[in-house]
Order: sequence, then structure tokens, then C-alpha cells
Amino acid sequence: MPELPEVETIARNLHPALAGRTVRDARLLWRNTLAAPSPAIFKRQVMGQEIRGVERRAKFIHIRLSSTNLIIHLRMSGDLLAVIGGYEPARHDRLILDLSDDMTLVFTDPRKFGRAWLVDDPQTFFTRLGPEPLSDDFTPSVLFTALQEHKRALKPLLLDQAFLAGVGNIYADEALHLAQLHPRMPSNQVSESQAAALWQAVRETLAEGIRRNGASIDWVYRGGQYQDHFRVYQRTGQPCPVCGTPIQRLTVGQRGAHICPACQPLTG
DNA sequence: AGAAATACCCGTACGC
DNA sequence: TGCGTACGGGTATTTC
Repeated sequence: MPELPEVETIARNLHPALAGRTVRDARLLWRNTLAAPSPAIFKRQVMGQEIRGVERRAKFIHIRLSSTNLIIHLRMSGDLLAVIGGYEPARHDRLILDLSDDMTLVFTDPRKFGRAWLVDDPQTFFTRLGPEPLSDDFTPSVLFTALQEHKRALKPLLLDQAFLAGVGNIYADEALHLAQLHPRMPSNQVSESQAAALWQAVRETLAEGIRRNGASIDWVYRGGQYQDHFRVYQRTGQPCPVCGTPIQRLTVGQRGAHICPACQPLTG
């Protein structure tokens, strides 16, 4: 599932494979994948462009071309493949870029949730996003202040990309358990020390996800191992790794949430 | 205005 | 066995 750790890993791995190559052809195989211009405009705008670099912002993969920017969001089931030496399109392929020196970049996505954009100005595209949780300017006091400015339940707020960029459902559950906070706790009731614990937990959880090359759920597997180390996510009924109490599944903000009822009581 | 609900997708796992 | 249905992921859009 494409939360920040997998996107981080994919962008990191793609950069050396793609940087310096030129786009020879662009095939859009499912119209809705491209959220911005028409397929014809898209093809015209990327043909002949050189890939200058592959970067990440929030959960978006940013492919910097010589005079435009291809931005890709994998959503849940999307994947990016860099294939050497000829490629035959497969069932779920959505976008294929034929590159120089026999390299093919494939955006494949069984559930058709993934999206791609072609934008002139990545800064403008990314303006609505909140801070990067792993950056130096995201501090405990920044988080505490931001939490005070809302009175939403903690978990939907963590998932709001305008509040904090890059945390998805798995990492929200894992971080809240690590910080011993209830997903329904109103954000403005979080104390300064609890905010510091949450800050630490979000960063630790994402760092572990990156270290383990991301998490996979359902049948979608991209090589990551973090799914073997979940504390609460999709572990309903299994013992809490801290205290042994059975993990419970709740619905918070229309989403599944997994908690230890002993470690994460809802107080006040 | 801010927050909550809904729409978008489909492979899988269930119940009957 | 086959059919119908619920589920889940993240975000843009709509509604409250």
C-alpha cells in the first residue's frame, strides 16, 4: 500500500535507473490514470524529454523532466517498474513510458486508483500539503501547536494530507499505538507531552517502514517487510505486543482503526 | 469555514 | 459450485 515509506523507497530506487534517459514514446492505457491534460497533449509534452531526477513529496513520486514534471500517486495498488530489455504490456498496466537505451517505465495498477499529472510547476501542485514528518522543521512544538488549532479526532487529522503529509491508515494506527493515544481523542485535548510522544511515534513508525522497504497488504506485494512487524494494524483479536490485551477494531472517520483498549484508553 | 460524508475502483474473502 | 456482497486503500469532490 503506497504510503510514504514505499514511495520513499521506490523513488530512491528509481532515480539511478531513470536519471539521464530520454522519453521515446508515451502510452496511456487507461484514460482516467492521467488526471490532467489529454493523452495527446501528454504524449506531445513528454516526447523527447530527458529525465533529470526522481524525487518524493508526501506520497507523490515526482519525475523531473527537462521542461515539465510527471507526478505519480500510486494510491493503494499501483506500482512503478523500471524494466530493461523489452517489455510486453500486462493486464493492469495504465501508463508506459518507453525510454532510451532499452528501458521501459511502467505504471501498473490493478485497482485503477493511481493517478498521474503533468505539471509545469511542482511547487504549486504541492502547496496544499502539510509538513514532511521527517523534515527538520517538523518539531514537537510545531505538532502541538497544529493539534491545538483543530478539534477533530486525532486519527482523521493525521490522515489529512494538508495537516501532515505522508501518513496513511497503517502508519496512523501504528503511531497512535506507539504513542498510547486513542484515535478518537480530540486533537485539542492532547497535552504537550502527548504531542511530543506522537511526534516521536510518527517519525519512528515511518522510519521503520522505510527501513523495511514499506508494507504490503491484501495480495499487493512489492518486496517490503513492514507488514510482518505490525503492532496493531489488521491484528484484531491478537495480543497487544506491549500488554497482551486483544487488539480491537473500531471505525473512526469511515476508516478501520486498530487499537489496544488497555494502552490507548479514551479519557476525558 | 471547517469538518464530515461520498465517489471513485476491483481483487479478494466471505455467506448463503 | 456459483452467485452476491462487503471490504479496503487515499484523495477530490460534495454535502453538511
